[in-house]
Amino acid sequence: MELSERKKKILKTIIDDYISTAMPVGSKTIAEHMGMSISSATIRNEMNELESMGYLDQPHTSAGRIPSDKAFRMYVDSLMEMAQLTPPEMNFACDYYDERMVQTESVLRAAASAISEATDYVSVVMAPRLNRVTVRHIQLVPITSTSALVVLVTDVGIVRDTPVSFNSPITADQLDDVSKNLNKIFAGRVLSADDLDIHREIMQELQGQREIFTQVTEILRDHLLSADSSFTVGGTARLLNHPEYDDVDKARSMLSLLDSNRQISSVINSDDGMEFKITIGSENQNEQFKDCSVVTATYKVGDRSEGTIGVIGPVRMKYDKVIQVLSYMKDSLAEVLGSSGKRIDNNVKENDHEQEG
Amino acid sequence: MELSERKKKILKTIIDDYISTAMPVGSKTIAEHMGMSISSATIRNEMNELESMGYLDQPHTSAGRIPSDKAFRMYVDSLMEMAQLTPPEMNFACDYYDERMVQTESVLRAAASAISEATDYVSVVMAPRLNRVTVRHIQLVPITSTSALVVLVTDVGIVRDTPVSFNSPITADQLDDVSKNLNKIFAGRVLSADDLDIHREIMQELQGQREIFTQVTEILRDHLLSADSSFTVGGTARLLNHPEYDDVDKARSMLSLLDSNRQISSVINSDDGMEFKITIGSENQNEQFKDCSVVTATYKVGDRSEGTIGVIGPVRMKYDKVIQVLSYMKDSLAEVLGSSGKRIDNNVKENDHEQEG
DNA sequence: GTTAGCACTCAAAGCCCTTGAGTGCTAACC
DNA sequence: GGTTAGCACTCAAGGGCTTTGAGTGCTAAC
Repeated sequence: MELSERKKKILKTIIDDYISTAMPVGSKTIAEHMGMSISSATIRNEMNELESMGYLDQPHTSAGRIPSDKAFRMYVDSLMEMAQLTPPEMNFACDYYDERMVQTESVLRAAASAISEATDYVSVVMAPRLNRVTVRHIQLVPITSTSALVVLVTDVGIVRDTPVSFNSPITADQLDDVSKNLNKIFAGRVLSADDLDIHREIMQELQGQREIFTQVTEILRDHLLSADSSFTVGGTARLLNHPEYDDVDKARSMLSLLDSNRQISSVINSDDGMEFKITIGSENQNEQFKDCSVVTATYKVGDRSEGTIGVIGPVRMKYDKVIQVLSYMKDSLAEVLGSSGKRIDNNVKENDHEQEG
Repeated sequence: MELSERKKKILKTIIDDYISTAMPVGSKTIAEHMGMSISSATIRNEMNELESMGYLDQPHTSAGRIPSDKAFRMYVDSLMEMAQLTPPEMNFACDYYDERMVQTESVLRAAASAISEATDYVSVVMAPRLNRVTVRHIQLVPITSTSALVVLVTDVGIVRDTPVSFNSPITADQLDDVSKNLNKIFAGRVLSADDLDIHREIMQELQGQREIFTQVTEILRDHLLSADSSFTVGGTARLLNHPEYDDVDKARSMLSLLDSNRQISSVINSDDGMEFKITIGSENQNEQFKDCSVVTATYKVGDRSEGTIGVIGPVRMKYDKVIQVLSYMKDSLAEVLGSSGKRIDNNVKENDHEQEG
């Protein structure tokens, strides 16, 4: 059933008020906020209907009304007004990046801090999934005589380190040889599970390096198949800035929930590549987050690799602000993580030709 | 003035009780805990004297006594009994390390989690300072045509990545050459500020690579001079497990304090290489931590590189348990971070000879 | 359909009293 | 002289009671 315009306006006023005060909203307050064009008695009648329709809850008889999850759903779907961030506000992220951040992990941490700072909610930033990206460079760096660091650089500028260890000692020169061979095979190739199988045949031609090759292939496979890729959680302390967590027990259980990676990834993982995804309270599959809302956005690095950023907060969330910030941050992340990749696009192609010819 | 044995025993009983209950301790409770060998009235007399000597505080007339910072100082200095961790307890750290942790940062994060889990306090783990360690390997890995990753591996097995960017484009082959030259010069050398100046002369002989050499030298310098090295804070959520932070305002201010790296390093940085350092409440220079105690321990990686681990908690802290855990963790860290280095000691020497001959 | 008026509800806050843990003091005891 | 029992005193915490006031639903009039 469609709501009348007036009901919508009242509902929006209630939600706006509740979002900013966290207190049940009474009919008189609404009348004032709506410019006294209608009396509080009329609003009471309307609220009564809104309550029976499931949009409002009443904590107790003599309290005002609280918007239900259903009301928030309608709010974000159609009532909410979106504004753009003003230019000064858009600088919030700049303070967090510094010139040394080539490694993905530091960028992600910086992004998490920036999002938390800007929204005052807990932020989650997932690393970009290495899907259909091109390997630009692979280098094995010796750590000990039987272990090395596999440094993987993609065309979108993402750097990943992974250690490997070997059964028998290997010298630095040997590793260098292996690196060269690895580059011949993988550089310029698209990372996908199928490709790795094809290259496995090539490996068999190589004498004595098969063990290492297999291991490196496994690492690449891990990286590109890691659906539950690593993520960074920021600003957990900000939980206490919201009256929902004035109760220490609630705060404690929420904080320890946020300490558990498994719990968080169950809430964040959105396979569908929607630009924004808003999950409100009871809509969360995970029972423990039923008092929370989760807003996530998908960012792209170089048109192929995708990652997720998001915010976890109370249902009474400043959805408009959060979406603005996430919207700005996903572009910002795409730029910071992807810029290096774009800059060398030509260069990569040249290398491809050299290696393929 | 020296305390009588009985006063010491009473004081110890009070502190032990207060540590476990967080409640003011009354004379009757103490009499029970001491086996009723003396009456509560006698204990009251003794407590009265202890209070006038500054070892006890009384929140209000009709409450029990609370040990002062001075009392805790005496407690950790002479009253406290130290027990060893039982073998099952010593396994707590093992669950946190996994075989892939060659990179220092992941090890430190794991250590922070382990310490927090074992002590139920907030933990701080500082990266080992690269002081007087030997460079085992330097590798430049191309990221873009004008930037690269400097991967530094030391003889104690510590790996550090730092990005550099160049003014003019450089090919992968050129970077490989530079890496080889860097290794010729630095591999096997001790990292110290003086040495870097000496090597600067050598660099001048090298044509065309001077810019890169200068930058890498600067990075090495940064790493070895970084007194305020990076650190990891873990288990901040555990703050709320202690009644000291039942007040949300206190919890909030403490949590945001722990979010500030600058504040934490002001409390943790201990230049003196003491094995353990305990700072109790008002002994903290930083006014904001005057209600906290900080226990730090110094761990060594390969007999040269030193790092710091520590715990931040309420003054009413289980100092014995904390010291046990830190003691175990510093050995554990030394082992995990240093094992790879030891394993290849011979190998390193061989390389040295090759490169020096 | 809207509004004013009124009776009703109920959490929150203030107040008072009781309770009980704990103290200090004193006088008796060993 | 140190130790102890006894007793008066203190005061935070908690229970119960009342007041307050924000907010509602209903009804009758506009």
